[in-house]
Amino acid sequence: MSKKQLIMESALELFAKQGFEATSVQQITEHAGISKGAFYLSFKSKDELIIGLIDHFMQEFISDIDHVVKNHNEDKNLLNEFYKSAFHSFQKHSDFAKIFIKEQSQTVNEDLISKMHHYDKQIDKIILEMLERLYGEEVRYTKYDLIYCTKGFIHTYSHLFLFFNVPLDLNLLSQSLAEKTYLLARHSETTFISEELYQSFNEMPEEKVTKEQIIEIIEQKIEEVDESTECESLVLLKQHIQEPNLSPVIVKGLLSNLKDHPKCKQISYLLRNYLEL
Amino acid sequence: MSKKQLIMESALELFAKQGFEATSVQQITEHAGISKGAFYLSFKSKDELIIGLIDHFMQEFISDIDHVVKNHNEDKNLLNEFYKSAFHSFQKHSDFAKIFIKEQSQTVNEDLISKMHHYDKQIDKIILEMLERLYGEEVRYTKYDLIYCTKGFIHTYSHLFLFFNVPLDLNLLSQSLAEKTYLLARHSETTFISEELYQSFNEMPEEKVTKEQIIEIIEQKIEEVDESTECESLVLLKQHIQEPNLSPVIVKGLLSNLKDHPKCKQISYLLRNYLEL
DNA sequence: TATACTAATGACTGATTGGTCATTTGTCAA
DNA sequence: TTGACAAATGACCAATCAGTCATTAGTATA
Repeated sequence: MSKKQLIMESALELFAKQGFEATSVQQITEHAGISKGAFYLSFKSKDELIIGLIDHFMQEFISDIDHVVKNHNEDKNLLNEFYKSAFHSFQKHSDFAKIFIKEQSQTVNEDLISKMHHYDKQIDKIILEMLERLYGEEVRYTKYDLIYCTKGFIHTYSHLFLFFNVPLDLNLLSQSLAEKTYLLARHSETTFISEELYQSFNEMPEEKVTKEQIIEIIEQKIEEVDESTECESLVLLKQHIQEPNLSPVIVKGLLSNLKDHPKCKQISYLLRNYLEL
Repeated sequence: MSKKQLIMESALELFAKQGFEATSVQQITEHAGISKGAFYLSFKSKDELIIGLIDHFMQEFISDIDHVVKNHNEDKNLLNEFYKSAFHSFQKHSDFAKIFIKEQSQTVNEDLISKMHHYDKQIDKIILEMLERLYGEEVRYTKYDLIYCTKGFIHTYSHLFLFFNVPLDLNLLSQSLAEKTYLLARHSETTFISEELYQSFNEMPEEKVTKEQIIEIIEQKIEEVDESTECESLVLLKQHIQEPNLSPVIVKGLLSNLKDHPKCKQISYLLRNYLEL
């Protein structure tokens, strides 16, 4: 085994047990039986290591489930096989699965967040393809909700064997979830995640709106809006963007003024992201 | 506001943004505008702080949803109101919700894990009560699965407004999830989480099996089992428990010998927990 | 054996960590 | 004004962190 692989395996185990932040490079090298210097011959930094781990396993995971969806011909069993493949991967690489689930939501490193996002989007795409193939027009309005339900199922049930390590019958589990997914696809009628809403989630991260763009949109809205409260709030916020001069609580209040006005919802959302509130 | 509250609010914000491990006491005190010493007048340690936060908010969250379930009389709307209450709490205390979701799976502190477990069990109890009241005998065999589906829904959809902070219509979301839960309760027929399985998850943490108990059970199994592979594996494992002398990979192999034998499944599971594999 | 090269080491750096404690500051009543 | 007490400080501690680099060990060619 290459030194790089050795380090990755040791790190995987420790990250799964203690978390990324709580694991030191020292611990990893001790566990791998190498010196600290040797670590930095294989990885430029601790961050590069976790990114390497995530790339390695996510690519495998995604190509696995993609293969199942693309190559399985019997529609009748596709859902079942999909879940089986997903859980099988999670069980096989349970240490990685733990890291993935834990580090998914909140992580300091900026690159990691967008990386996670990227892979999450790919998973969505595969699930979407599967749902469209199986149910077509029938799930036209509910398919985005079904994506989230499917991911929710996988997440919650993964906990069982990842964090309790009880031996489970993954075939039965997959069958049970396939039935649930089928039921929702066939009978669910309420749409919560519309196509527009779904797009708005998934376009956001790349946007990285600049100050100039924000100001331009604000000026545009000021022209559009008639109500004095909303208009004055926009003027003050524009000044604050150009040269920060308002306390957080005031900014928050001004944003509250906007959040319910139909024409200002979007700018309120953009500002909140831009100002990281 | 008391100093203790001030610290808790500052910490909440920073923990949500960076995570518990990645946030230092220094950062918290700077953010709160107090000295480092003052922090330790209110909290014995950083760990005590996070436990305090979790207790504070979880007690509120649980009593909120419990109140909804116990006091809402129109069964027709109960599911809807339940989800509304849960999401409302998550939105109101979004910083805490982020911490809860993130720190739920993996955390170093031993007390925190059992605390999280304890609250998770309480949530399960409330959901179970609701499901039994609404569907009674109809969900006799599927109710434990429904608990996990419900929690999965809440988890996945929470992500949307917690980590993308897109403004969402929580009423519509609750309605949509109520419909899904209803569909699953009415039509789902496959049971994955049986009552026995569910109990086995929730009894485990308190057990804390001792070395003596483990050895007793092993000796018992050795008598019971006829096959030489299983028997010899048990003998070696027993010696290893009494005085560790085998490498991890060998122990793993021995456990593999046991895991498929019907009479050895339980001991294999106990040993894996005891040895923290 | 001598030379040239890479692989690997671990002592080291400067920064930061959670936590302590002698000292200072602020606030009372006398 | 004094003295007593609590509240608050921040310099300080040992431990640990991520990361560096002069040095050594190991290996292959000549």
